[in-house]
Amino acid sequence: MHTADGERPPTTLQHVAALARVSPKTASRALNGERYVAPETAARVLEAARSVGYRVNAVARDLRLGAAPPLVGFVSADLANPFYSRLAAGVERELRPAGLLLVTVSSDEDPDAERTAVASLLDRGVRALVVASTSADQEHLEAARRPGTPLVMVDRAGAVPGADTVVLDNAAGAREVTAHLLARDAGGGAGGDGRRPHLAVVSDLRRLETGRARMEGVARALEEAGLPPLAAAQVREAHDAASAERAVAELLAADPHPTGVLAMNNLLATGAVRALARAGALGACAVAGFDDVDLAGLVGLATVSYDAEEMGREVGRLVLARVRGDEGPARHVVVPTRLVVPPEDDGADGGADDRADDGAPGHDRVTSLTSPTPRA
Amino acid sequence: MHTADGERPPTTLQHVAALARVSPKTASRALNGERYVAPETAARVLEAARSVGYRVNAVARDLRLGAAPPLVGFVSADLANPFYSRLAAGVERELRPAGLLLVTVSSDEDPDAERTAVASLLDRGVRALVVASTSADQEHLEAARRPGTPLVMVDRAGAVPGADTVVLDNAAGAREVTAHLLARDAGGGAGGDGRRPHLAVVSDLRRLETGRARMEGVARALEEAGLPPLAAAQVREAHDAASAERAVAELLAADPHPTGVLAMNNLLATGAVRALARAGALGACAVAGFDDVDLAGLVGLATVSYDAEEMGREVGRLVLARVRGDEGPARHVVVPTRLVVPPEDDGADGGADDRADDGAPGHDRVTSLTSPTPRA
DNA sequence: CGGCTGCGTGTCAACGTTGTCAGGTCGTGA
DNA sequence: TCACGACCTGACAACGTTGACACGCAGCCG
Repeated sequence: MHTADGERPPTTLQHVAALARVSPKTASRALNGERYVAPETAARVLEAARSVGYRVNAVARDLRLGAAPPLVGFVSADLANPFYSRLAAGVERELRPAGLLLVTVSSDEDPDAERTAVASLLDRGVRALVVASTSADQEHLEAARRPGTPLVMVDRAGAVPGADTVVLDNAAGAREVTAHLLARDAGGGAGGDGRRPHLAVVSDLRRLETGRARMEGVARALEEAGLPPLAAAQVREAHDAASAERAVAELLAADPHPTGVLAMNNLLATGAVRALARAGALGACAVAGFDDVDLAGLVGLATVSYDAEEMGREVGRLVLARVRGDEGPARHVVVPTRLVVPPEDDGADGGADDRADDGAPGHDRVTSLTSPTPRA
Repeated sequence: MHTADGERPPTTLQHVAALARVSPKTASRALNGERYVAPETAARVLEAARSVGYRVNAVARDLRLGAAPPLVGFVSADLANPFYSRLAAGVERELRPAGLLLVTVSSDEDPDAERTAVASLLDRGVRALVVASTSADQEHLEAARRPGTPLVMVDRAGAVPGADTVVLDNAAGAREVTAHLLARDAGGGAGGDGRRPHLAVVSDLRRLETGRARMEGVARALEEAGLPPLAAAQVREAHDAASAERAVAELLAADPHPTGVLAMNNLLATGAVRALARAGALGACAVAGFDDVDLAGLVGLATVSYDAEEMGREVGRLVLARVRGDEGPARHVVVPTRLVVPPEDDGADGGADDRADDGAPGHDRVTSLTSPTPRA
């Protein structure tokens, strides 16, 4: 026999008021610290509230006041991906001081789930919506622009008319890292012996927009180096470390041995490094990747790095401005990337430090953001 | 001149009803697909709703129905920390199919922020609360147990009476990895030359409960190996990769050279490896850490690994059960750890695979959970 | 033909809260 | 004494929605 604890109905202002022998309105006044409540009455109300463990129903209050709940929706493909979670952490850090709560939903790369999530968040009256879209449909346009809910597209800009966007400078990063790999081969670097540079690329399956931009950056670097564009045999697609490892193993066996391997994201880079290590080619073949990877510097992995958390903060600031009534034209922020070259491998780049493998969230990374903000 | 877009008041059921020339109730019926609505009327209502972009106010509906909003709060120290974000991702994955939304708040290790966050979530009527506590106070007890809101403490159990807990088996993991380091030294491993094993430990500053459990595991392993307990000079505290690197550099310079370095979390492990690499002792001195680290296997880092996302799913399942009315006694789940030894370094352990450095979220990791669930 | 059932619709109230307004009781200055 | 202000309190309505209930109209059966 347990203590009949079952369904305790939440205590309301009514209960507190009855207990304190005042009207609900007076109880409300006392609890909100308004003026014109007799000290003794206030004390009685507060004591009554304490004794029954009263908590205001913020939802009902918001409804009465016509205020939207202090929620901001964040929809990403997968929160377990460090990129998205750092992004979310950055957003949340900016929002929290303003009393806004971040509601995170993962779509698991499923456009339908994304649509459902967006609809659900919108129905709950979120103040703003941040979407790292899996499928840049028009659904978000029709759904989100309608009620005047600010929409910020992050990582993938999509094509929603009124939406703000915050994206990485993928093309520039890819171009830079590609140029680095090429220069390293051509020059007298650790593995470069004057052979004609020959790249192998492992690209991502999904995130089409970012992937495309990165491949364009690669193409541009090749063109600028006077080299022919990538042949189909030089590129493999993969979606995780294991498949990347297999892909790179195959690429390494190709006839003109690759002199450099470029992996287009952190998972793929890990797989690529493993494949190289297994083939005993870690020193002989240059390797570079996107995103931060733990211990990258120690295994000679160059990375196109960036501050995902700062990117999230930028998103958060944008959201705050919109929530506070900024009705200006859509803003489009491009976050720069930074090439981080391992210490013993600075053939082309000079001032890169060795902090690419810092496992910390990266609070202190200095990343100047290109923010075309008209005023303030 | 822009299109007078300013403060659009949200369209309500009233507007739709007026437009369709029916009562709000009939509009409600049509939109909810109830029976007993004339097809022609329903069509008129739907068309009206579409034309003004009507979205139901889910908050008002919940209030009317007396239902708590489908929100679950998740309070952690820092979502940018991969551990917490994977945890959150796991929780969210279990919750989403049930239509529950996860509200994530970071406390930034600040007990006050944590208290504020918990209060705020409670006021919003979250269905359940998941807390990776920074300060295991009694606040949560008084605040959260009161309204019958289920509370799940994760990572740090704390001391809240009715709360469910999900924690790692820190002591066992630490004991296992310590035994591994000791055996490696004593045996004929790569770096072991029969010297008396001498450990250096970098421990975490905060997360007292987990840290203490881990240190206890270390102590037990030493005792079982017939070795003296750790001396003060063998232990340093650090809180990030950089400070860990400095700490390990100092430890390495000590008189009886350490034969093994043990770092108590992922950040510290990264710093430790860097320090060893810088000292050229990567091969000579065994190194081990907690948590998953990218590319750990390639640099000879053994890790006490576990599946944070699966841990989160366990939390999610617990939350679901509670939300669905499970009033049983508090459950306490202990998640096992797994020692992952790099390929070339399996002196003591046999069947460990080499996937410790898999950057993927770890969907496919098989981790049997010790779940003392009475029924189902 | 009276009663009954199935259908389609509307009125009313309520979820928990707070703004508005209307009292009421003092004390004070004219 | 009266009016006026400051203080304290309560009744009422409303936020947007939907359950409960009632009404009206067919058609059907006895």
